[in-house]
Amino acid sequence: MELKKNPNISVDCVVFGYDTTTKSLNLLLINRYLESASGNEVLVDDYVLTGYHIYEHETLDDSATRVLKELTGLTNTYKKQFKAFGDPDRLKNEKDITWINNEKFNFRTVTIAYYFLVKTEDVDLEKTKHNAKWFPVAELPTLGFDHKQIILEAYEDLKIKCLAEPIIFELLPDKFTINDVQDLYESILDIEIDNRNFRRKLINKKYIIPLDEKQVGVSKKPAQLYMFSKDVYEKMYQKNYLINI
Amino acid sequence: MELKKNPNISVDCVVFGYDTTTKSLNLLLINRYLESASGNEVLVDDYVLTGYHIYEHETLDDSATRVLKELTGLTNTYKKQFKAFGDPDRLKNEKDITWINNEKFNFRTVTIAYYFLVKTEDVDLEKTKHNAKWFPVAELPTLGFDHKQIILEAYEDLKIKCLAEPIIFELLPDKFTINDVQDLYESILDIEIDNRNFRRKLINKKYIIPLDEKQVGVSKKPAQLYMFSKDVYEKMYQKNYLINI
DNA sequence: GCAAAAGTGTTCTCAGTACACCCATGA
DNA sequence: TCATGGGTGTACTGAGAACACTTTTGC
Repeated sequence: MELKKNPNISVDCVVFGYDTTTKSLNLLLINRYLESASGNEVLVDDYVLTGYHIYEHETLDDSATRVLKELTGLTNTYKKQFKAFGDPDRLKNEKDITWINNEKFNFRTVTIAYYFLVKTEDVDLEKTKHNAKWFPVAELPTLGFDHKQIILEAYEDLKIKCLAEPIIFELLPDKFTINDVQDLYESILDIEIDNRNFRRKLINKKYIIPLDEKQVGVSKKPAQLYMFSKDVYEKMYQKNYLINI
Repeated sequence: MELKKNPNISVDCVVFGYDTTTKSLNLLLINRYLESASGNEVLVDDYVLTGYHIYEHETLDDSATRVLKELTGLTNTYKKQFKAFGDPDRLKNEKDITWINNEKFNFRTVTIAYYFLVKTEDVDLEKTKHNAKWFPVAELPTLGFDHKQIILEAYEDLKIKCLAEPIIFELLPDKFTINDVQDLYESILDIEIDNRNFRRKLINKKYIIPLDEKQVGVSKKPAQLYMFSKDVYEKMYQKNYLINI
């Protein structure tokens, strides 16, 4: 198989995860670190999205899937191509130039940006290369290239999307409590939700299925666990033409 | 100004227009026509979206704007980048290959697809090159490349978008009737809407402003004309966090 | 006066919203 | 027994949906 990479086109992956313990929506970022030849000066030390050039034989989706797999080992995750970024000056900050000269990339690179929703528990940071770390979306480190903008646009898209499609469950463990879902919506949207109304609304959905299980190992009343059934959701889904302008 | 074009990256423009007379949502397509060297055989005769390679110094948005302007002369239109298409085989039908060999394009081209909403009345087809024509979205001609797929995805995006944002007015003349708006929604969404409910709903919006004018030159009761105020809309707009899954 | 489309009101139903207390459990 | 978070019910309000006839105009 030929692995000729296209110097002008890349994919970048915004990887969202959710930590149910800290109730924090996080992003998986990798460290961009470069020392001077002498080794006594740090030229670049910041964070970027994981990404890479596409190969000539690959579809864009396959490229993104490959890049995510190389970082996390995961393959069956929610993935959305949300925007292409192609400003001719998008990689031209001082540190970017230093970095690119070292890596021998091309300055004019259009990147097709994807975001992924993963279950934090599925990612083993010990196994990831590039010193990858989770950062709360509200407390991002210094970011290289135009990745701050890419992240913000991914986040905006996610906010809109999670209101209209049940993608939120991609970020939760298979078994979750109603309050987990509420906490996650509150984290993503940065809003407060009335627990009684939210609970009633969610429990009434046929695709939110109560399990014969409760939380274990909590030092309080253990909560009822639920699962999300994609099958049921898709069977009962019907288009809604409500004009809301 | 350097005009070096990037052989791997293009933009394609899905141009939507609406004909209030025939109540038809249309697409502006250009003819792709090629005869054999001898001139006695038509090698390619079908339709495609307008599009072109990006120039090295250009942003993606600027490329799309340029391409639209070259076809229609229009510059201030609603524009949305909605998806990148990059399947390695996307330009490899028999006719595409004939065409590309003639035009000396690159087979592996990733295209950044945009859609535009224009007022049909603003486009003078006599002035357009490439034999451009309007086609109802429901009756598209044979399309080259992967442009059928691009169009379908643009249309899907438009359907969703027009429910949530007042972009529909980009397709209507500055002065329109309530029934024009209803007809347009019905065309785009392929649904029927109750006129009384729709009318009440729309008239109650503060940004739908009744004019001191009625239709002229119609052989029936002339309808009240309205305009859309983007200013008022933006002032009163507030985010709605209704979770609708 | 007639054809054609514009314009108008009421009732019902359902979902969203606001709001405060008791309950079950583990420590 | 107490601290902690889980879980529950009711009344109000507003928007969507269903539904059929009268009015205005140009010809």
